[in-house]
Amino acid sequence: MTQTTENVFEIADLMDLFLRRFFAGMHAEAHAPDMPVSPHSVKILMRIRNNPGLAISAVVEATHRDKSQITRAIKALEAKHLVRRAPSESDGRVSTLWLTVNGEAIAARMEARARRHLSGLIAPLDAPQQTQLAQLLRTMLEAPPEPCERQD
Amino acid sequence: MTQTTENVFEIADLMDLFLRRFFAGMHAEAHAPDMPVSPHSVKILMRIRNNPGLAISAVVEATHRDKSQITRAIKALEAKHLVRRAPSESDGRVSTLWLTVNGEAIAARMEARARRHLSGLIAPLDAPQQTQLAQLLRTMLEAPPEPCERQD
DNA sequence: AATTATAAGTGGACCTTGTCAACTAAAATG
DNA sequence: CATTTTAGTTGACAAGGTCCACTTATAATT
Repeated sequence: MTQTTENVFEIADLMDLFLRRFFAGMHAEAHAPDMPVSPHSVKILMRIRNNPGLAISAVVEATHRDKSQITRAIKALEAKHLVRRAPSESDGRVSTLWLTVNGEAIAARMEARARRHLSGLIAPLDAPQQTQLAQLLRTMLEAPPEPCERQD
Repeated sequence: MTQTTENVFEIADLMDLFLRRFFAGMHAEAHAPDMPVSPHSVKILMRIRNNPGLAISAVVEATHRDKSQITRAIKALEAKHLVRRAPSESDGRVSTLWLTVNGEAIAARMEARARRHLSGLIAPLDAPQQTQLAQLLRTMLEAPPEPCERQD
């Protein structure tokens, strides 16, 4: 009974370890001579890559970071000519975000590296286990509203 | 086949979200008037609580943080009279770490709060799912050397 | 025993990430 | 049209993290 509550701390620790390893790997990559982008910014870059024309507020929501943090991160990416912003036509308040050609190149390279790192970390699990893990996390974190399809 | 590699990013994002929610909760707690301890330091405090007489290097290893970071965190805890250090008898280089009476009280209170937060986060999973999640994370992260007891 | 290497811990400098609050301008609301 | 929300920006600062040079004590060489 109390067993399960013990798990709770272990789970948090293990997740911390996972992200820490991943981050360390990406940190090393980010210091490669051709990679002037912090790990944090890479995530933003990749998010824009997958959803061109994204608004800043959408990035805020997706990353669960503070508005100001995203503003500044994007400002930095813009300064490095990786991201370009254009005013939205439908709403004068929002800026839409787009990758520059250079940004595309960097994002693609970083995604490949991130994928490689993550694949390495997750490797000890076989494919069904990976799916199961993803499913459990999804259930846990997107839970309340979701009916959540069966996972037999 | 390529499906599984898609999971990888989602898994990282979900873990990030989990820790972020947990951290935010603890951050709020830590700013309660009676709680002068940052979330990061709480973890150290609790670790000492569970292993009195711990060496700093052990904390470093357990938390996967930089030496200097731990040194400073402990210095801060010491300044708040929550942690006390004593020189090791067997090794003149190491300091052993102990909670003060006050530190015990704070640690106990924070553990209760952390447990409450985590329980809330993990609640969407039933007990077997929680165990399964812990098991998967353990397998993934403690993998290579471990024979890893069966999980039927 | 003297020398060298290694491990524990400290401190400085600096960067990134995170938090909070005040602010502007453009919708949306009534 | 006045008011309230929403998107985004900025300043100031705290917390977390990295790197490196350093001291001291132990362990390992010879």
